[in-house]
Amino acid sequence: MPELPEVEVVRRGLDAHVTGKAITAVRVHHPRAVRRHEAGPADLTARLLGMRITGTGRRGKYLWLTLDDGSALVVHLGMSGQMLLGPIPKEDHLRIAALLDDGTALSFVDQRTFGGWLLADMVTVDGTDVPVPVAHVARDPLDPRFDRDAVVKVLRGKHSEIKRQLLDQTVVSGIGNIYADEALWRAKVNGARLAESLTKPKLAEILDHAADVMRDALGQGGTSFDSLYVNVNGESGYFDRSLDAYGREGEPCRRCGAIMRREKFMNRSSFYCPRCQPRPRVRRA
DNA sequence: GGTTTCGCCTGCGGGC
DNA sequence: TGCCCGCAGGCGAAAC
Repeated sequence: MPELPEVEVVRRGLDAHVTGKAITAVRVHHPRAVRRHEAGPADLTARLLGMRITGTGRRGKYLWLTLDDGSALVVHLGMSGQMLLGPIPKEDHLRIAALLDDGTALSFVDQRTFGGWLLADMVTVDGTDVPVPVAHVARDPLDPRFDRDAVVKVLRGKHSEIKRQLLDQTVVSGIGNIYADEALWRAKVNGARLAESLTKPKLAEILDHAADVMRDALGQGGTSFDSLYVNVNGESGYFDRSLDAYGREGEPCRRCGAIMRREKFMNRSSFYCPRCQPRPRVRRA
C-alpha cells in the first residue's frame, strides 16, 4: 500500500537509473493497466517508442517520467503497483514492460491492478508544472512549496471527520490510511473528530506530524506492511517496525499502555488509542 | 456544491 | 480438501 514515502523511494530509484535513457520497446500485457490512457494501449506504446526520459516528478502518490517531447508518462502504483528495473520478471502480475537503450527493462507489476500508466501533457498549476491528470491533486507535506497554514484554513471550514480530510488528496496529498493513523496518534486526536471542531494549532500539529512521520518512513526506505510494496530493486523498506498505531489492535499504546483499538472507517480500518485519542461524543440530531 | 458511499481488483486467511 | 466470505485500500464516479 504505497503512500507518499513509498512512491518517493520509487521515484528516486527511477531518477537515478532512467533519466537520459531512451525507450526502445514497450509491451502492454494487461489492458487494465493502461485504462486511464484514453487513446488505448496501442497509442501508448506507439508514442513511447523512441522517446527519451528527461527526468522524474512526483506529487502525493502520483509519479511521472518527463519525456523529451514535453509530455509525461504518469504512473500510479495504486495499492500494489511496483516499478522494477532489471530483467523482465517472470511474474503472473506483469502488466507492462519497457526496454531502455542501455539494455535494462522497466517493468510494471501490479497484483490488484488499481494502478497504471498513462501519457499526458504537462500543465502549470500555481507556478508548478504537473501532468494534466495530477492538476487536481494538492501539494503534499514534503513539497517545498507546501503551505501548511493554508491547508489549516481549509480544514477549519470542513464539516467532515479529520481523518477523511487527511485522506482527501485535493486537500493535502500523499497521506494514506497508514500515515493518517500515525499522524493522528502522534497528535492525540481521534480521526472521527470533525475538522472544523479542531483548533488551528492542533490542525497545524497534525499536518506537522504527518510530514514528520512520512519523512521518518522515507529515511527507512518506506513501509512494507504487507510486502507488496518494494523499491525499483524489489526490496522492502523497514518502517513498518516503527509504526505506533497502524496494525496494533489489541497491543498496548506505546505512550500510555492502554489497549489499542481498531474500528471500521470508510470501508477500511482505523487504529487508535482509546485513552490518548478519545472518540468525540456522539452527535445528536 | 460539499460530503459520503460504492465499485473496481486479486490473493490470502479464517471458518465451515 | 475446497468453497465462501471478508479484508486489504487509492481513486473517481455516482449518490446523497
